[in-house]
Amino acid sequence: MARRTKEEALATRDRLIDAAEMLFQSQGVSRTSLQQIAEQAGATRGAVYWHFKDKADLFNAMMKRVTLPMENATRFTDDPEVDPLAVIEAGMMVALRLVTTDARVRRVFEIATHKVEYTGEMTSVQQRHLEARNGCVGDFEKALRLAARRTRTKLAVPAAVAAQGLHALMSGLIQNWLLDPEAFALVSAGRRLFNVYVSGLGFDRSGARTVPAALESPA
Amino acid sequence: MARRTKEEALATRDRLIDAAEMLFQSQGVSRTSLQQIAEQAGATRGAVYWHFKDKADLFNAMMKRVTLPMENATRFTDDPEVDPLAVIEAGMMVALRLVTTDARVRRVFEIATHKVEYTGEMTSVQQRHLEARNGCVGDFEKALRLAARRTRTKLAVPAAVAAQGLHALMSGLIQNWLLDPEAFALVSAGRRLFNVYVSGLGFDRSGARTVPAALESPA
DNA sequence: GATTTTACATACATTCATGGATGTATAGTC
DNA sequence: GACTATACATCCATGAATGTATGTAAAATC
Repeated sequence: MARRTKEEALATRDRLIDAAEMLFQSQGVSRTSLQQIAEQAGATRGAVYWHFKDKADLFNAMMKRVTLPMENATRFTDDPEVDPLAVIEAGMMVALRLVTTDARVRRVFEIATHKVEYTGEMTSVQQRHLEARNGCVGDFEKALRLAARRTRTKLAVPAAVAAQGLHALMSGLIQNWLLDPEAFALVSAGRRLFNVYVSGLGFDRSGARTVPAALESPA
Repeated sequence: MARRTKEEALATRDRLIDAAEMLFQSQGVSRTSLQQIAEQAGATRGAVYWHFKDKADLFNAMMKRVTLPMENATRFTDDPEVDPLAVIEAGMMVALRLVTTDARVRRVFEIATHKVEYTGEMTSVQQRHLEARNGCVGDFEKALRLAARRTRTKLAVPAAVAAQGLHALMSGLIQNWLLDPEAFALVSAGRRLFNVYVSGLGFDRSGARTVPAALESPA
């Protein structure tokens, strides 16, 4: 077989991940063989083993391809100029919109939640997910505390609990939506429920922008 | 091999499900063989194939053993005497407490959320889960509507959306807690966040009982 | 332009899970 | 007490996935 140029090699690597995504989604991770992935990508298992150590390594590469940009887009910045709640809300809306809009993001989310077993070599993935979650919850907690101090409102529950609840609400929404995307509009429901939750915490959200659902972009 | 009496047969059936639970939790469903399950239960694959059609059938039996009692305990009753929100809250607390208390429930929940791939024969399980969720969300919606009418409060968001949010909040809490049970106390956080959410919807929760966390039973 | 490294393809050995067939002793049934 | 269905255990054939080892031709490197 003719040796490929570096760009070509990167292209086949991407094709392999693409193929894995498709097959993982439709058959589950454990039931798709590296053989199938290679075939779907127009290659052989040799290519797979060249680019990746094993199936878990390939899975990790697939995850990173979507989670890295995702996490960057939702980083919390401690800017004294802006409303911390607005920052949190904006980050969430970005995430929700990405899930509904970007087919790849949706696919990988679905795989990560319903098409893989977190055991053995995959526990490291779960570990990274947990760390990402903790970072997220930590950001929430900081933002809530900051917002409470600035607006002189007393939180209805401890900030740590409130942060856990906010994360539970949003991750639960995403998961439920993935289970049945027809059941409700993720982005608009997410925005409205964020406001419901935050006002339940004690914040005055009368100043928050409320866009009629009909005027928002779909989903 | 000596034929067993009917009670003995049911006992081995239970032992097989017990063994499956343990192995599914530690190794994941796809990576545990029926051989391993049989060994762990002190039997052979013959026993497994006698009691169950295949691994998916065994999995279903395992699920039913905990979900059936669970769903019965959290049914919504449309009693004109009592506060519908209190009924919903009570059902949730039962569920949360079961998850933290009953090792079997916790194990099966963990398996169902992180140790199985919903594909092929397992899609039926996911289907039943979705139906259960829809029933639950429907109950929430009815309860919220009823409570709103009785207390003459206007919901901050449509009842359907509010119901989705409530379910997302609670299922998200359970999932996050399973991921890291040390992170927070599930039951007390659940109760407090329920009140936060419901008051965010517009209900006046000043009358709701608020128990100091220190006085509650652990977790 | 000779050499080395890369980017795969191919071939092979091994492991293991599944399903079905068959055996068998005993609990129920009459 | 004969008969039958039950509750398994054992055996066997098959297939499939994995990892490794090796082959190879062209791209990189000098």
